[in-house]
Amino acid sequence: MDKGWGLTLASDPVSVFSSNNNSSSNNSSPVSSFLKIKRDFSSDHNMADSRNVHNSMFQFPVSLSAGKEEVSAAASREVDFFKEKINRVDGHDSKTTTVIVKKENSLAEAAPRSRAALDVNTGLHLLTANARSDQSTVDDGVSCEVDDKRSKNVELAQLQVELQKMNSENQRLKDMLSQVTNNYSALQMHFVALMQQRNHGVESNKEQETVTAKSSEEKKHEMVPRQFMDLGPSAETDEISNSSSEERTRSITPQNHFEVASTKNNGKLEAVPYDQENSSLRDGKRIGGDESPESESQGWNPTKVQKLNPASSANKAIEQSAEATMRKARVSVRARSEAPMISDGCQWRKYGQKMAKGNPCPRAYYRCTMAVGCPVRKQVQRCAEDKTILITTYEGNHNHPLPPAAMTMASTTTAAATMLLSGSMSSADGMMNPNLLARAILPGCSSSMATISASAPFPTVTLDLTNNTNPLQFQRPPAQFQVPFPGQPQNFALVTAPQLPQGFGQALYNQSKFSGLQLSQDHMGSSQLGHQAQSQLLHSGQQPSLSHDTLSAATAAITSDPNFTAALAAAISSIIGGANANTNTTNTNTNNNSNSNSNATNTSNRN
DNA sequence: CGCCTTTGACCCGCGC
DNA sequence: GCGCGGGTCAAAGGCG
Repeated sequence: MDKGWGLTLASDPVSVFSSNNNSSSNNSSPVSSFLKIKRDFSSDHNMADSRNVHNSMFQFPVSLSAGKEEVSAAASREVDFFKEKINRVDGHDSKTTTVIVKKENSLAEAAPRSRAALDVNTGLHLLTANARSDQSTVDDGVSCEVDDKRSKNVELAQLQVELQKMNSENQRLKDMLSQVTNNYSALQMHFVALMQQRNHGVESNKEQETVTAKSSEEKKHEMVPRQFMDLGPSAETDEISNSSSEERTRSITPQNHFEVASTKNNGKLEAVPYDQENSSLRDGKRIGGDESPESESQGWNPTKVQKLNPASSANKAIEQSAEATMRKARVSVRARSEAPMISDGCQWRKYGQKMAKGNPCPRAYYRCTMAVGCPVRKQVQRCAEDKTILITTYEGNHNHPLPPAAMTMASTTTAAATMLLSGSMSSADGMMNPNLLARAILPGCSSSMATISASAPFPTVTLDLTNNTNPLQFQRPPAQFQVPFPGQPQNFALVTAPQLPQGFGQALYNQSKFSGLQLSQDHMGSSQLGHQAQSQLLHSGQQPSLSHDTLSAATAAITSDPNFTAALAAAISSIIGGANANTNTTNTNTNNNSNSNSNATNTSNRN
């Protein structure tokens, strides 16, 4: 308590105040608590101090007044001192003493009489910086003492006023915070709506045959935003129920209802044109045939369950489908690194290595092991053209809390994937409109930072971090769109702005921590471990667990720095450099480095 | 002992 | 249908 009063103000001033307010009257309560704390904390010291002072200063009186008064007033030593002082000065008897005590009580005003009041006064007296000087003035006489007490009372009043001010200030801040949050949500939705509009015309004809054009349009309306923001299940569930119900209302035979709904769900969940759905279904088919759903410790193969139990555990299937979608979207980071693997703050377990065609360097497959069911995987491979370039491709979203160092990277990939999916989803041929995204997201950011590959089997966002240090650009396969890397500015900014400096700086020293930005999802993961329904959060403004300050700070950062992406990339590349150096010297970050080193060298081609 | 890497085998989709 | 390539599994072994 006593410690917290000053410190907790920053952490949770509102709660402190509010709790106090609730407990009693608004004004008095905080003050009283304050006084209480001070009293408790200081009473002993102060009293001891005062005693000491008095003892030292009034040795003579003490020795003289060794009478009964001193003994009778033993309950309150402070009183004794005053009495003695006064007696000594005035030379009166015990009656005078009592009168003086009453006077003190009156000065103390509301404070309970006798000891409490005295304690309060004494405490304040000694707590103030001037206490000692005050004490010294006591020597001069009673009048000084009284003045001091009056001033203390004034201080009390001032404290109360200040507390009131702080309360109101906190309230204002809270309001501002909520405003910022609302604005953020509105912006996000606006962006989604823009994308929707943009792609409606193209997409409408791609709708399923069983659904009318109109319904498909509406469906798209639903889908796009969700896709954009949603990676998780629960929201998906809601959506599905909604859409299915909608379908029912719309001239579709009952039999088709389920069919339509399910197909729609699939399509919706997959949400990515060009075969996101198909590919995931492929996976599901394959794995589903091999394994039982429960046996899936990895839990990242989404469609397996769906395939096996299409009707049952719809939510689960949906979740996993959504996961599949996200997983299919990839974020590739190209960075110059001598290290076998960039350290991104996560723990990875290597589960495979293969020789990829057209590249003498083996491709290593890693799985996130920070949580049991974490679906995130990554592939690490050196660039065939320039082996100093390390290509790390991320898939999926973490479903667990991440260390700060890992958050940046995770959020980067998530943001990019989300952006990618939303873009893919919204275009008929799977190609998002880069211009739209660019404009919508980060106007003015460098176009060479990121590329979006729509030609790849999986939609891939490539962050080329080799540009900073090397003008040579080893671009990805052809048919790429050069796009300013959007990565959902909100997400980016949200975490990035506040975290970037620390995260990146830390990374440089911690060697690893190729940080990225944290999507709400990750945050949420932190708040709710293993919770799959990240989408909900993403959905609703995305930062449920994200602190509002972070949000506002991020917003500020975004608005102030249109080239945020460029800065981010620069930071990342620098981190990678640092990480490389570090990893070369020390393999702190997980297994990976040394292992992958050996892998890279050893590897020969297994296939 | 538990975790991790290694690595051969396997599955799957796709193209021919 | 077959081969290829990408991706994953899982037993075996290593390491701290």
